[in-house]
Amino acid sequence: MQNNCIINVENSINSGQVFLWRKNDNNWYGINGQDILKISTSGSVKSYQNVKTDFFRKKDDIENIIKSISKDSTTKRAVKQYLGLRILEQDPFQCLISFIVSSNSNIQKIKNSLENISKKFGVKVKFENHEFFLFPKPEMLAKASINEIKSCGVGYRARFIKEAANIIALKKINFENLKKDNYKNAKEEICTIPGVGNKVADCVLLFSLNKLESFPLDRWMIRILEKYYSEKFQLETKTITEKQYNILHEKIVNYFGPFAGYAQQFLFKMERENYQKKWL
DNA sequence: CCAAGGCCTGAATG
DNA sequence: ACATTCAGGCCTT
Repeated sequence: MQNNCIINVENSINSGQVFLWRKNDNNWYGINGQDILKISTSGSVKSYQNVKTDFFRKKDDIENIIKSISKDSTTKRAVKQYLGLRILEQDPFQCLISFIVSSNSNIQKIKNSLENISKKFGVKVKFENHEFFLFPKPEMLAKASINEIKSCGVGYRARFIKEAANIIALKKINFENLKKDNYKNAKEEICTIPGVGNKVADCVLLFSLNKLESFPLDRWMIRILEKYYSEKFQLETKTITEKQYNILHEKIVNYFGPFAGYAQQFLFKMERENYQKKWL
């Protein structure tokens, strides 16, 4: 057991993967679908529903992964600086809605919107003397009106949320199947959901569907690539079109390997911290 | 296939 | 104060 294996809860939660988390008395509490997770200072996980989860992906051979993604001085620095940062495995439906909401937004506002959605449509429960609202089930959001959803502050994304919820509620797309499927097929399917483009799809695949080669390319990652990897991944066009996104992703996986998503997470965390961006 | 513009909202910036 | 910009994109033209 080397210190590579120690999980840094704080850094993992504060890395733009999850939004419905808060700290009470030194414990982190987070909504994960129909469950609530409590992470104590020691890092032990307690589930409200008594469900076994691998929220911190202990199944991953993290030492091997870190070795695999440490291709250059930049990744090595990020990994060293934020050792203990993990990809989290979260509830897929909540993850999907979270990143639909995230588009053209920022962490503060995403958090607010999602809290509003939970309060309005989720079930209120008590856990260890604290009050929580579970994340609404797909059926609940599917039958809600656009205006009700809009009242949560999500603006034009409201119709995306409703339609996405409907697709999941009707089981037109089944997350368990996507988990078993390969990256390319799963992505193709999830991109048919309104409000889901390349970036949102990659977030959902990486953070909830076990696809560690997905590498979400948002404004920040593009900035990072231009800053540290301009020679390796030169961009052909000004805007990232779908074709360019795919070409870039292929180059990235060729370079960082099958766990490229972890590289993305370390780089993202490092750069956001450099710019002193606020988290939860 | 690519570029440009619009879109809700509210915190940050000038 | 008040206007304008901008933020972890997506969709349509």
